[in-house]
Amino acid sequence: MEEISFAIKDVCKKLFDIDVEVILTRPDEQFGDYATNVALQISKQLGKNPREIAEAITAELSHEAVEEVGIAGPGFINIRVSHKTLYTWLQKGIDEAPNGVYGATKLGSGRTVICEFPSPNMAKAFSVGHIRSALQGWAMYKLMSLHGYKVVTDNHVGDSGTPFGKWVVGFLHYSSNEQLSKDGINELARIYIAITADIKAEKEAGKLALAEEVQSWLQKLEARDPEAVAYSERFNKISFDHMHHVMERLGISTELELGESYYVARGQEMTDELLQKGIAEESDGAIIVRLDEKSIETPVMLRKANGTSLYATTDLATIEYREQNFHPEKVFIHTGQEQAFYFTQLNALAEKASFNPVINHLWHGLVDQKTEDGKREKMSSRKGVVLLEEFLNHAEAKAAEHNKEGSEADTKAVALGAVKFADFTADRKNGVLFDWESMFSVQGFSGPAVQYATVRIKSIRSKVHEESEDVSLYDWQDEHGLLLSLIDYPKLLRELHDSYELHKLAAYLYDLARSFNRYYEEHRILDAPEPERSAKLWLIGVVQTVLEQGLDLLGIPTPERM
RNA sequence: GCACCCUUAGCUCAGCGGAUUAGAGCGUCUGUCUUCGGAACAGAAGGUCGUAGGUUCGAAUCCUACAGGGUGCACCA
Repeated sequence: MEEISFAIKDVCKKLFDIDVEVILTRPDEQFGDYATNVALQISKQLGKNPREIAEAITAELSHEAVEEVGIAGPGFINIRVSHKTLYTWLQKGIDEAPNGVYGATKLGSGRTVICEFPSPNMAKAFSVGHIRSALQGWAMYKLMSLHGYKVVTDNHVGDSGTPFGKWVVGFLHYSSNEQLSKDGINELARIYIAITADIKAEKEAGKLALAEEVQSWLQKLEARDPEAVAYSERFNKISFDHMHHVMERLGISTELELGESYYVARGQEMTDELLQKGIAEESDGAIIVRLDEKSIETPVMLRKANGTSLYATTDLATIEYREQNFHPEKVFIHTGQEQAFYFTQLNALAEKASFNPVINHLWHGLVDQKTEDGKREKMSSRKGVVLLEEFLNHAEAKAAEHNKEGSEADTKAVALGAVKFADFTADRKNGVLFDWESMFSVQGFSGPAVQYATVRIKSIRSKVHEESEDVSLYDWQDEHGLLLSLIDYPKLLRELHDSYELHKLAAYLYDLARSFNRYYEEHRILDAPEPERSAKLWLIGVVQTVLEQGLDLLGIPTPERM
């Protein structure tokens, strides 16, 4: 493919003495396999009619891969490539792939990035609101690994700060040892919702008693008061066990799990250091760093007036820890969009503290739900969230309804396919609509639709036992479209390396699955004469590989049967 | 008030290095069909791409203004 770009580039140089980058796009099928608009691009500086330029270029262009060339509209150059050339390109792409993984690159060799996910707040219930950072983060980890990076995964759990204080106060006021032992994580979630609501009500009434009690427990914890530490460890244990359980069901894990509490002490030290250097300053009893010179009006706060730490305090220490231990080129952090401003502050703070501002905050839209009257609104913990566990149970029940042939493991794979794929069907920045009706779709643009295509291919290939024959004489006419799609795969992964737009992978996979289904309707495979049969089996094998790998990048397993 | 994100078919969304007739899925309607796995395939209906300007040979795509929705703007995370 690149060879054609270069050939056209050379022609432009030769005819017009002009250097242009020739980009080949994939036009509508009827126009050709590849197209370029160079003639339109350069027509202005040449002062010539673009069609004339296009004609001159096509007259001069000769390359063995170009079978047919045409000019359309105002001056597009459309190119058709022979079937066999496409086969050669695909075969070459596969043969030259690093570690034998088609689409992989070595872009990241010798380089390190950190992927931070799912980083839930341990005091809140692990709800569907957390699923996005978990899924997006895992996919980024997979993608960057495929490009040869050393990827450090870190679950930066929220196990410190104000929520901890809320937990203790909530427990003392509304709960008991018996209830906590009995209901575990659900009791903790209930406590947190209750105390949060009461603090809000109290504030509206102009009082602060509960809020102050919360802060005093927080102070005790940071001072390592034994009673406070005991509470913290007890609650954390319950919450951590639950989180690990859910992560296991989701099929994700992280190498590190250094929560905020790990960084509190060092963060406080660093705050003092910044104070001494004059970078931080006191304001209304709190310690802040002004970011005006970075065009950020709101200062970032490192210590509250009561002496306790904040998010920024622990995050600053986290930045130091990571720089010292891993020297990451980038740190990908997945949270909801509400934290977008904070992370611009944090990068600015990092620079002022002489660290590299390496954080790439890949924020996502929030999870909405439908109200009873069909309106769309934010899912809030006040009105009750949907627990991730409950969500997964529901997905599995739906998958089981459709599963006629597969095992229990296959049912789980399909459930994950539905749930995870749905998170990649639109741009990450869009909100997603949580809807019990449509979220577990197994039809149309969905994970199970892609899984189904791979399962069909597996089934066909499992019936073949003989060695494949030499396919060098095959013409590849029927496979033209599939070959083009498969050749696009490495280009797509290369693009995602820079854009992080994982929804494009989901779209690609679905499109490939559709193409395969159409192909499968029209052409017999097992009954075909040789060498056609071997050729077709090889090709659907490549389709299967790409589909399975692509799904794996999105964290989706492929069932054996379904 | 300021900043960021968003507004495309009834619904959920692609498309935005400007370019040939704006695409999917769901839903609706109609076909294929005793299948190398029908969780399939083919087709129909459905859109003046929020509004108004601007740049251009050409704008859903770029620029400006406005309207509507979301998010954020120091002692929360």
